[in-house]
Amino acid sequence: MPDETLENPEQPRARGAYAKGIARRQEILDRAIEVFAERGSDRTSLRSIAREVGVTHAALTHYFGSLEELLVAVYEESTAPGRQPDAPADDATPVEMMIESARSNRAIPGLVQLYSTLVATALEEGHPAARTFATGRFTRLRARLAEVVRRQQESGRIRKDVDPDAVAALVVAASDGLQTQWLLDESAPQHEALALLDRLLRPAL
Amino acid sequence: MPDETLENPEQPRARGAYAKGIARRQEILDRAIEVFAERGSDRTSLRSIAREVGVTHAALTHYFGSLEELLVAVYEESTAPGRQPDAPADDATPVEMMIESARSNRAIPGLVQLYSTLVATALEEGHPAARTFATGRFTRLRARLAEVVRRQQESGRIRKDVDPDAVAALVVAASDGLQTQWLLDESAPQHEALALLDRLLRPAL
DNA sequence: GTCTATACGTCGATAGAC
DNA sequence: GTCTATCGACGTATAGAC
Repeated sequence: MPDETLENPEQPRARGAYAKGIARRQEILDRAIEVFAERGSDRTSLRSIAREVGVTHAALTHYFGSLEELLVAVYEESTAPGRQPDAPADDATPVEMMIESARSNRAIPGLVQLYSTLVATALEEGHPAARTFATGRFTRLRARLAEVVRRQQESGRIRKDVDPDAVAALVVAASDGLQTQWLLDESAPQHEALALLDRLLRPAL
Repeated sequence: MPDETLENPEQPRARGAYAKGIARRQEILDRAIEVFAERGSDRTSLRSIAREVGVTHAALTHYFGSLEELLVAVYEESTAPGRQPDAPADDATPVEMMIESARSNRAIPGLVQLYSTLVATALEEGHPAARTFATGRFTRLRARLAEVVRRQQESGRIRKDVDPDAVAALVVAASDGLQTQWLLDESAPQHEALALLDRLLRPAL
């Protein structure tokens, strides 16, 4: 859900008085994404982002409501389909999909850091924007992966004696957790562990 | 490393002028743990913690140096051996150990929240206390679990064709990630996914 | 050594001018 | 639609009372 205030991107709502505002919002978002990708979530205050973008911090709250909503918007926009460099192959296993994702994430540590911050914030009370983002992402990701698991159990690429929902949750958890370990210590066997999980999920010989 | 300023707990350094300060520090820590366990990491400011404990916020920095170091001390003290309700069985598999840990964590969501915050903070630059805590915890935990894996591969409880270090990283990652998913959404199959991982790691029939 | 009082700069949010 | 001004709260630092 890149932007829930735009109800339907099909009918271009950007017209008249709205056009400039929406364009400006997008402009700010694009600039903020660059800042985050290169510098991570240090200097993450409304004021320092505003400084980089070239507006006052009050302008940011005008467009985004709060810092938290700005952060969510930055993350979602930067991972929106179309901005991702390469779509995963259609026959990739769930773990292979996450391996590819981990590989491309290494180029943009700042966004992974932002993701981690958002999830941690979502666990606290009184942060509805972050919570909505995090629960929505996990729910959708698990559902999508579980569907892939079911399909690949049919085609024999994944063993049939495992619960697709449990596999989906496990793969997401392993992927996130290993990403964290690797960011803290590059000697953590991120790829080896993911490859291991992939192998364990394939049918026994 | 609960307190690196105390070089050796064997020779009781708490004497004379030090005794009161150490006792007071412990008192503050104990009270802070209660606050976190019940209320989570909301109200986490130096000032609000000080209010609960009954001192000024400057007293906290006197004992702990900074907010970050206080948070680390709270988490480490609250998970110190002896404060844990029950030691894991000696013959438990790594995943079973994490299952037991997850079970007991459900009683103290605030501390899990604190852990998550600390790890997220550690990923940012310029937070040495959190980074030291997080890297230390992951390194030690992985080493400990890898050792268990090796032992249990010998005794036939874990399949021999997996790399102990990769297994350790995978189990830690899955455990952390599933904990997060469950905190955000209790319908996430935390236990099922851990049980699945446990089964996958056992020798094929 | 223990702890309070106080001050500094920054923060997110908001009100109101233009 | 964007600014300036202002608010209360924050983490940190320091001086000095005891």
